[in-house]
Amino acid sequence: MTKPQIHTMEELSAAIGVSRPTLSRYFQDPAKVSRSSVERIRRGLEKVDYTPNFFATRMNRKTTGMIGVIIPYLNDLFFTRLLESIERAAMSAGYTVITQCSHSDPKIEMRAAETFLSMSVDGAIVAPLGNHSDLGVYERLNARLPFVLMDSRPKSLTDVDFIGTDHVQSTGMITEYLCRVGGPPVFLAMPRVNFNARERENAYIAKMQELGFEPVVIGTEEIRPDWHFEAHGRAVLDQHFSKGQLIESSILCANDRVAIGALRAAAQHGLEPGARRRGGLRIAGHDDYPLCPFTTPALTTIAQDVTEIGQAAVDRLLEKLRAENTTENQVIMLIDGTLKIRESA
Amino acid sequence: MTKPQIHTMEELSAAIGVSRPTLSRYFQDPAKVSRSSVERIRRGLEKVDYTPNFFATRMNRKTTGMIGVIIPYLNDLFFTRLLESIERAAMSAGYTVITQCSHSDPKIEMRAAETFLSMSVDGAIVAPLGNHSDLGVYERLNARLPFVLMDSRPKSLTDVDFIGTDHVQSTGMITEYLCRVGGPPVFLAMPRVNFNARERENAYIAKMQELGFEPVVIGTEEIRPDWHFEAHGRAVLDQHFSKGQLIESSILCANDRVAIGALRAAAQHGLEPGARRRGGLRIAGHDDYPLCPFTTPALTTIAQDVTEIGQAAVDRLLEKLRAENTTENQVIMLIDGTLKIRESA
DNA sequence: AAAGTATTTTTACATGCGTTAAACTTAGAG
DNA sequence: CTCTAAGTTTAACGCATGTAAAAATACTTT
Repeated sequence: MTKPQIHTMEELSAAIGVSRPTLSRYFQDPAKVSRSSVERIRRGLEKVDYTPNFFATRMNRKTTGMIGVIIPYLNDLFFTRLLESIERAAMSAGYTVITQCSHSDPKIEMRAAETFLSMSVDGAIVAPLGNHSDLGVYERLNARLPFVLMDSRPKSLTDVDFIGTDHVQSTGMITEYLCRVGGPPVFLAMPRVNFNARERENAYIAKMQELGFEPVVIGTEEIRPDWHFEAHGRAVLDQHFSKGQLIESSILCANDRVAIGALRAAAQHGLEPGARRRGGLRIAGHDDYPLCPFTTPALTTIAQDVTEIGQAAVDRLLEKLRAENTTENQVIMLIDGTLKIRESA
Repeated sequence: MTKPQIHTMEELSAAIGVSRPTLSRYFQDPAKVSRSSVERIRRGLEKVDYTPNFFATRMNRKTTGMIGVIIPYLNDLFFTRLLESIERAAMSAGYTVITQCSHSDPKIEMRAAETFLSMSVDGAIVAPLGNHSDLGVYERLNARLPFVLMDSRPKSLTDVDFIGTDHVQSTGMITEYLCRVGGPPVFLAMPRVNFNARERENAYIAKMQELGFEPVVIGTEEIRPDWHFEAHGRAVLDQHFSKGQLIESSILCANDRVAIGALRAAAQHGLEPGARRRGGLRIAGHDDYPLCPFTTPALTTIAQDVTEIGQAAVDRLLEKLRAENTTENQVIMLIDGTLKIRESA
């Protein structure tokens, strides 16, 4: 199993008796080389240990076959599912995905963007940080690469493509559902780590007004924008429940992780949120976090179509990537959420 | 804000009046250039838009400043936490992490390894797939790079460094705890997606025998080795509970995600697992999944020191990386778990 | 001001492969 | 058996930077 190691194409050329340009063409696309040469090269490669140098190949091609992806936070199954979907879509299109996580730090996000530029990735997909991040990063990427934003949208960028869930539709739909089956819901906000936080909040308010109810938003005092969503949800509701407030309300949480914290607070106060009892406590979330079917009670929520979002982002990127220099208009694709009625509301 | 774009160092050299070799030295380490030149270059860079070409720089240096990391599965907060810990450790040591996910597919894992080799990363850290994967991949990486395995250990590799939790200690400790506070536990196995599955199972059996109890392992019939742990835990216990079995047992789950499914099955059967009642149902897990404090009841478990494992893996890698060609012995670092007593057991 | 040292510039070669043009083989058609 | 087209080899240049040696310059020190 100790095949001789070969480091350059030149050596390989000497070792198997095929010229270097032919090898070069072979590695780019075996179809560009005659049947007999392909056989000969293939047999030769079995006898030695050689892989083309990644940098040298990439440096000279016009296309690198890589697309860069930045996500803001790793420890959240929503983003990992999104990432998985992107990786699968990109892989099946023959691209290599380079992932960077900005760890909720604008400086890291910026550095990741620079890395992508210096690696001349063929395109980039970014799930942006929230208000903190400098929008210039996205504009810069957008100006220099095929570029798509995803998941969370800075509305002020009128030139950048976006793929994500239609929060007006999704949040509106579950708000309406809650109004119909129980009382008009209170909205438990999430820490404002990205643009979605506000967007969902506003979608809730708009729908409530449309239905003629008074919107009530809680959980916004703590402006500490960290990703400990469960702890946030639990803390906010614990405070209310301790004062005997909200114990018979419908509570719409800005996302499922907040809702999981909310369920916990309820349990600690001996409350049993549920869809069945008329007028009792109801808790609902947003996203369809993979754990929703396993909470007690199982969490009613709105599913974001993660697979579709990832696939659509890659599709759109590839489209831009192939249509060189075509001055196109901004594409904004908003994907509907799906109501998942379980037990909690 | 539309600075002129400059693509090569040569151009940059002309633009700001400093020779190319000096610029080259500057970009590698500003300290290698005189104070005055640094100032001059810095001012020049503010006026233009230039980033050194990633490939060209990497191609000629002996060191690329990159380390490759492969994890088997993305949608699991254990791995994302591990990854985060590695990224932080590597970043603070000045390295760039390139992450690849093998998506439980040995072929993808192998391709990722080849990518790392062709990119001449300075070192690689891999959390391996289970029995399915070809151990040759790890041997190959180990032979050609500073290399460390992590999380799950193929014992047959006697030449590869490993960092992970000491499952004999961790599983033993919680087994002992369960025996002490309740009845001797039954072990609810996890799908055998990696070597840890068996290792924990064996550690449980050994400890039970040591304590003079009869080990009982359930959940091994379904050999479908997928990552739907919660569904697995729920299905297995649902079967037992339906027959009235195990409803007053202590159940040690192979990991927290299985335990979350177990809690769900219990709730569906109207059972309330808990530490308080003598002789009642108890459920415990392993890993300290971030959601453990938020389940109902909060899950008693063993915490793996994820931060420490990631840091240690990077430390060990850097150590090997700096000590060139030193023929060293295999290093195996097993880190203790910590008992987290909550409500469920 | 002269001598000595620290930096920088010049010059030239190296990295591993993409790419092109011209010369050369080979196989199939007539 | 000659002609032709397809494919291959040879030869040479390019990519954007690293790196090393020698020459030139700037800065200190006495």
